[in-house]
Amino acid sequence: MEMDIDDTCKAKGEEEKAKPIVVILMGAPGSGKSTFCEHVVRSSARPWVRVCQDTINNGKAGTKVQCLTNAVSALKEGKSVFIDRCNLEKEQRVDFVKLGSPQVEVHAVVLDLPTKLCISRSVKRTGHEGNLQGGKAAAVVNRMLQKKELPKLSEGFSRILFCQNESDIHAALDMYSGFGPLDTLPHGCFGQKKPDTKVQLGIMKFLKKVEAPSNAGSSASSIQGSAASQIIEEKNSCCGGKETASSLTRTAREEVKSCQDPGVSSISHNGSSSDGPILAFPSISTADFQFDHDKASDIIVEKVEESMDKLGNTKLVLVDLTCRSKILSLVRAKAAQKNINPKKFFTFVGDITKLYSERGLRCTVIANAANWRLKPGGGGVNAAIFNASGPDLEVATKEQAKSLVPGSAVVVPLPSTSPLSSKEGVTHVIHVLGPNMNPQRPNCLDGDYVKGRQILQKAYTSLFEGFLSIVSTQAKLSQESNETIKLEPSKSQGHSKDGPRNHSPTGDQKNKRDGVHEHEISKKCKGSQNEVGTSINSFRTGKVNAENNKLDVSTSKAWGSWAQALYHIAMHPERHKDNLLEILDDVVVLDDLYPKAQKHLLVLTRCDGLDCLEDVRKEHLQLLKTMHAVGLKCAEEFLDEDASLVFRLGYHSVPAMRQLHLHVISQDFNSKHLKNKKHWNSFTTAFFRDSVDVIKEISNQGKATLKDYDNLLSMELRCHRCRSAHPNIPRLKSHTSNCRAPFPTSLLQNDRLVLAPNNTNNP
DNA sequence: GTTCTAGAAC
DNA sequence: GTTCTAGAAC
Repeated sequence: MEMDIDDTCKAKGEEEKAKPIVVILMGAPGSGKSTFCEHVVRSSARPWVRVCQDTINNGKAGTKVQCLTNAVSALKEGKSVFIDRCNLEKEQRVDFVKLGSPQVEVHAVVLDLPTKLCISRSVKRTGHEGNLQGGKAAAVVNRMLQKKELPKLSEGFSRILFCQNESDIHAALDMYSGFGPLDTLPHGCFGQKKPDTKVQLGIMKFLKKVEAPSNAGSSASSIQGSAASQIIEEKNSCCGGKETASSLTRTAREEVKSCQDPGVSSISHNGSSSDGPILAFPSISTADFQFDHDKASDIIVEKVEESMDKLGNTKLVLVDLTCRSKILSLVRAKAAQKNINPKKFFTFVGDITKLYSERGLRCTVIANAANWRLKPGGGGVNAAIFNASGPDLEVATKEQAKSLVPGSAVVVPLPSTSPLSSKEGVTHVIHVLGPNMNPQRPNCLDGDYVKGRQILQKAYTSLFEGFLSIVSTQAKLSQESNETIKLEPSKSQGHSKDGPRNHSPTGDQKNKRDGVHEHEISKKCKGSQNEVGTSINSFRTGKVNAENNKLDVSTSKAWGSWAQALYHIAMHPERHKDNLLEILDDVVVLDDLYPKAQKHLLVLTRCDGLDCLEDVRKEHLQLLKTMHAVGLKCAEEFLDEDASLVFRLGYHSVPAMRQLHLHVISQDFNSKHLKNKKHWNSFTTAFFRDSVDVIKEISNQGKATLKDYDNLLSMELRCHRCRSAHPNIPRLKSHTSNCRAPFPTSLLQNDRLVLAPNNTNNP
């Protein structure tokens, strides 16, 4: 197949004539225009002429007309032209833009470096062609830059590349140096970090201009929207598709050229499928989670095939960073075997966070191979996506869910303030958690591929359903909005019942709930007569049903491997006999491994499936009473030894360790293991639920109230006795070691505190 | 849950 | 410069 590409490229290349281009450089004196041209002219395979107004008159400064004349004659000879003058104002460049024609594209390369840098370079340089150097340069540069007007595509450029730092310039140099005579580059604005001008999306225009391959046997020359796809048209070219500072080495770019996916579809030229939303997704679990690539590729293809009928005008794209990617080639081969429509599903090489800006592929939805905590960090795709999104994604994610169980996905609408939204056009990120085969990571399946396969299948199902629900919700919003305008009813299109948010494959109820919300959103949008854009935007803030999803997810909390220790003890107490104080029928008692006070025990239930307070129901009432009784007995034994101690028995609202456990803890908090705010607040705020209260609640309401644990744990540090505030843990501890104030009255009621009979605190 | 550590606070 | 916190990694 790969041979096909090269053959096709060659054939196409031989047929085509080289097209000269005009590159209008823009930049203040000292921005490096001349250096840029000289470098490219020296190292490019394409014939170039540099038209420099400073030297055009036999080495002396000439006129604009001379520049234009020289440029025209160079173009006639088939040479490409650099216009090397400042061109900072629109007026100054308009005549040069007119050099363009259907045969001659006009590019802009903007060397938009900091003013200070340009000034200092101009002042320091010697031997400048135009003699703009030394003291006078500073004033000139400053004045020129005040009039700067950044170029827009509407002036007539087919592409504009902004360079705002040295690394941008290097990338641009690389690109134009390797830009062979037969190559073309995608149209549009690239590399602008502080958009003064609106980025114009020239990509669709570009895509539609690409001719369908004359060789019906291969679609290699029509790879969708990829700069690389165009560049492979010439076999010997080594130009990459990178637009800005690149992490891709030249070797990598050559690989893009040589192994780009033949199964990749082009945007349809009849227009039928060219405008649908695209989901870009990484291969789930095959990187850090070490899932077998062959098995994973089977699942991807199987799940994609299942989704085919539902895709409508949307597309799925499997993305990986390198074309050496084993998973991409496996999936390509298997998708081809199964005759999966390459217009609906294809593989793509690129950075999933820069698909539009660097590869010209606009994907409104991207999937993230998330961790169970839904936190940034780690490596790979997760780190890249969170980095590229700025803090917005983290905040938006928190609104949707706190964690994920393997096999599920959560849809997060991306705020438009996120760079990933503004630069790449991404409207949603779908976090997906796949199965883990890496013993170094949580929830390792220890090679159990029966489970692993099921989980990965669920993960892709959740992902694709999530994507389709976004699409159908947006379609619905748009449709309803139109209805409002037209004031005419229309029939339901029968879209997915699934809501747009959380897509646990087992969550039928969730889906129903989300469906309701979807309806509500639509109603809102009718009522307020919003425009489509506004409606989608309010939907994108994701606040509408965030609450539902928090509930959904917290019920299925995933536990890290480190959080399983108590569970293992409870399931096999006999294996841990040496560390246990007592083994009873329903509970075991043990010392907390890191006691946060002089005396700190745990009473642990042996009941499987009872992980935390949230799981406790009425049927566990007797168990709770047993746990309390056992804890109380232990506390009383301690009090016999030391009557000055005071105990409290209770549960953490949300424990860090799995398996319901009752803390029996003395109230001195005199321990080297009590180190941080979280430790302190987990025992001294409402986060700590007194056993007596829990028993009452279960008995009366059937479940325990869970306090707003995140806020409670980050509250200021206050003495648990006198409630005075302290700036840090050491100061707090030195206070509490001496504080003898009576305990707050709330604690003295209802037997929340366990004291020796003769303790003066005893009411 | 702890450990480690970058960087904030002092 | 030292102390302390908070977040990531495990």
